[in-house]
Amino acid sequence: MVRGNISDLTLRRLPKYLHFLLRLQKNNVEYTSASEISRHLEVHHTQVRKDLAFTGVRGVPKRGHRVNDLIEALQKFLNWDVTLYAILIGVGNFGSAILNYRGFESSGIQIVAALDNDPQKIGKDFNRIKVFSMEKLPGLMATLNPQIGIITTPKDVAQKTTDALTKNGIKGIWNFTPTALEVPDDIIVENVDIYPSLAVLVRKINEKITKDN
Amino acid sequence: MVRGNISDLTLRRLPKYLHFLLRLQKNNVEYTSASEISRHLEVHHTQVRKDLAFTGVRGVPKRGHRVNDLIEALQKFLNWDVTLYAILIGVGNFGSAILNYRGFESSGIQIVAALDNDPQKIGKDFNRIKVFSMEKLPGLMATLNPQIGIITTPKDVAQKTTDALTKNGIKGIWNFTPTALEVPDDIIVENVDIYPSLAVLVRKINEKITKDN
DNA sequence: TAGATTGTTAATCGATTAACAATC
DNA sequence: TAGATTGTTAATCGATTAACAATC
Repeated sequence: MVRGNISDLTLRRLPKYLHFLLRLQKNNVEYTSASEISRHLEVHHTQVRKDLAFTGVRGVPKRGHRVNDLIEALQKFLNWDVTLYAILIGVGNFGSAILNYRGFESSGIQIVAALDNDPQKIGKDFNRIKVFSMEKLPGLMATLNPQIGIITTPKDVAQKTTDALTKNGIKGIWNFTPTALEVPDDIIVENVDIYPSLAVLVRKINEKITKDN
Repeated sequence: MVRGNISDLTLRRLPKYLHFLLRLQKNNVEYTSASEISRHLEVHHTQVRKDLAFTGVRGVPKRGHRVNDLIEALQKFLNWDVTLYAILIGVGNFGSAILNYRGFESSGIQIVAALDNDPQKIGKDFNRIKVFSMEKLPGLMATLNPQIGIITTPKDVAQKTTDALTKNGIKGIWNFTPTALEVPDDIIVENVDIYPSLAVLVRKINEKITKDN
């Protein structure tokens, strides 16, 4: 087991391993090795070993790792065996897609309420999650005590929404807008921004097209 | 202007600068500096300068950069002034959210068709983009000649979908599923996977909760 | 046993940050 | 002018990869 604190870069690779392992499990594969994971995910085999060492699992020389053991160790390390509660703000296209998506339950969070200020949406429910008026924010925070706020509002109200959440005791924010949020030091923010990825894709394709001609 | 090729890490920061600059432009701010961008986006000021240098813009000592000039330079560098065409496969929750989203037009791509094999969805249109049967894939590729395939299918058919796209001459794939796709060397893949971000968020919040108690 | 695989320490590589001269 | 800001070169830092002994 490696000492020292895990870096975000390492942490971000772990779900990829987990996903691959779940696929193996589904196909009833019992053992796998760092080299096999490496081959499929295009991560250097030494890196896979170092990353897996964080979870505390030990492999067996010549045999590798039991798929089930690795899955359990990863889920535990990622804290996906406990449940954090989340409220989602902004039931637009992306917001309702997330509400309808099942699959977070086994990934450490559960969405317990949604908020929007469109009267058409208030009172509806998505995947058993009810939509409340924005005014209910303080009350919902007090009664449900969610740790995570998921922001899927239009970008121009993302900061205002963040402020309301932090004022009411949120611990972390999952930001799906491209706005760079300003928060107090003790609030954890994770951004899911698709534009950086789009930028890389578009530039590489244009480069390729230019080269091909 | 810095020589050498731009790294993905640098490229990924550029849209963040652009987004911040567009906000300044909206507020009629005429000039800004690397230090101001640095302060708002939590990127080191030297890094902002290095990154911006890639676009070829020159600032004026003591004054900084014209917001409009920076925006133009970034858009041009990112190739967001030309349009690549994309087809989207999988009109589920996330797929239709993306089809309904306007905002890619000014980011280098335009979605020209969608595909799904649910008869309920075929023939519908989202935001003027028509949904076709999966069987139409080769025909659509031949007539529309899209460079990008956007994959928003269930994860277990993502690889199959990718194979169909590459066989029909796609240049790049924007993968919204958590599946690690296997593609020929000359195909560009960009993954938008929310699980790595979720992993970081969940672990940090759990760490914080443990520490607070 | 022989050899594949593990886990760790050392070397390399590249990205970030510090230092500083140039300039308006 | 003085000083804020630029742009670049050098130093640092951290992540990735190479090398290798241990082991089943």
